[in-house]
Amino acid sequence: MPHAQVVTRFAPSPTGELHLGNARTALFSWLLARHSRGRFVLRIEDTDAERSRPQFAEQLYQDLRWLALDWDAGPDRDPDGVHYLQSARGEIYRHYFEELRVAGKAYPCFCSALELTLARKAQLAAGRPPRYAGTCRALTPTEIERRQAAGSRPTLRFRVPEGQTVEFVDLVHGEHRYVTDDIGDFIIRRADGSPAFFFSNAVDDAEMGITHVLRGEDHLTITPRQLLLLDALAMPRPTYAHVALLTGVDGAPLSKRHGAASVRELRERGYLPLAVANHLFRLGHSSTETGVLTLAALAKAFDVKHLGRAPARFEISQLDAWQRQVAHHLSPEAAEQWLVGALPPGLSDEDRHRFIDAIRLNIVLPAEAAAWARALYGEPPPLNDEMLAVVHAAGRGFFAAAAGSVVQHGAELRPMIDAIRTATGAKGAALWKPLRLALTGRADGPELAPLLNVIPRASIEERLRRFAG
RNA sequence: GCUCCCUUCGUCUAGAGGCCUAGGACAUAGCCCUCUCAAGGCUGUAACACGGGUUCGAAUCCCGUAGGGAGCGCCA
Repeated sequence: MPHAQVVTRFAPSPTGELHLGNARTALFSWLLARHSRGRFVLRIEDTDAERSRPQFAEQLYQDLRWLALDWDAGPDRDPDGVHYLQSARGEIYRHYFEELRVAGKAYPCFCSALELTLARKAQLAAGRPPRYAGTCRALTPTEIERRQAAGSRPTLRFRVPEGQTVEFVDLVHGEHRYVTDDIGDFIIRRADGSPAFFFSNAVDDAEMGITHVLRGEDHLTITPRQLLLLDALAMPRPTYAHVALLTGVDGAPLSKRHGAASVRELRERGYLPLAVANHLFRLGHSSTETGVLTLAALAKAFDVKHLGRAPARFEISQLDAWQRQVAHHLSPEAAEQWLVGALPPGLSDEDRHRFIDAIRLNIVLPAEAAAWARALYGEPPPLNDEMLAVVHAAGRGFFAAAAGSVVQHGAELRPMIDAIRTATGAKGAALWKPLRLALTGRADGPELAPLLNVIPRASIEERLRRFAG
């Protein structure tokens, strides 16, 4: 008998931007599916009408496509006629609500949100776990009817069985056992009729044939609830792998205040998707593979067994290391596409190529290319006192000779060096440093020869002559 | 408060009782190359949270302590 196909999913809610932590979960799920030649499903959990926005879903698609994580089924492609937007799956949920209600495994609860909040506070204050007290657990049919007739809109609560244990094996954390007495009856349908997360999330995983659920560790302790629900409905349990959370440099869970925490932000700053994928691949996941790997190679190397249990820290400097490698191996065409937005308008094709060739190995992000463009194409760059000291020490004859060489031989480095040597006898750092400073305003940077092909001829002369007179 | 999870170099991690005087990658330092920087090559610095136990032997097993995190929502 052939092995059942692996089916994984990414199930974000469209209530904000795709976060790096979620992006990593999506990547891992995608890698697992591709590693096993299985299916990857995208499901949008938009049951919270208040906070869900279609534009967030659109941006989610965009971010995933940018990362090159393609899905075999999702809201925009439903090969089986299945709805992958939870807001379109009401019929399915109604069916299972009814099944639970008829079986007595769920019951209507008329407690108001206010009452519940108060009860929770009181329990917490008394040093007890904030669990549902079971107020509506044993309402008689007559009572239920009476309240409904009075216009009360009940929620539906799942009746958690007493005195049982729930066991499951997590692919990352191993065996787990929880006692049901620690779990209060929880809401599976809101008063407005919409399904609550515990319910729709678990039911959909089962309905969609998801075999492996990779999700954040924050879901670990709610897993028993979902298992209870699936068991009550006699639905299949997926295998869970709870991935440790991503934190910022301060060790706190990654959030907006850490900066560059969203995929959009990284994209806009010019990070390359392959660099992001390679870095994410190594956060909380180990591999013997080193160096930049293609997505296909990442999929091949991915192994759930190599997911770590401890939270991982997101450090931008580590991302930068991957970015540097990926960026430096870009083809000339890809490099141009990467940097085009950072270049000044109106450059000829030839100028653009020369510029990119000259600086690309010296930069990590497009913003640095923009800085180089300003330095090379703009006004002669100002020098600070330290730089001026070096330039003045070289002497006026130094720059007169250099400028003269430009007039005679054009923007060629060799003759310029020879002319300076002949005129001043300068060599080594005393030769190169003043020249570089005068021409670029910086002490570091690419080879001078290619830079001379980038800076406009008249500007070269101007940059040199200002120290010759 | 209760339940659960986590803790190895700066960072990501390898490590499932002897192979560990703890390995790798990135970062970092030095050297080589070199007009600078980058790239490349070589070399180095650097970690088992703490305390008890079990054992001939513990990073690895057990107990506790400390620190961090999650959950207990008509949010997902």
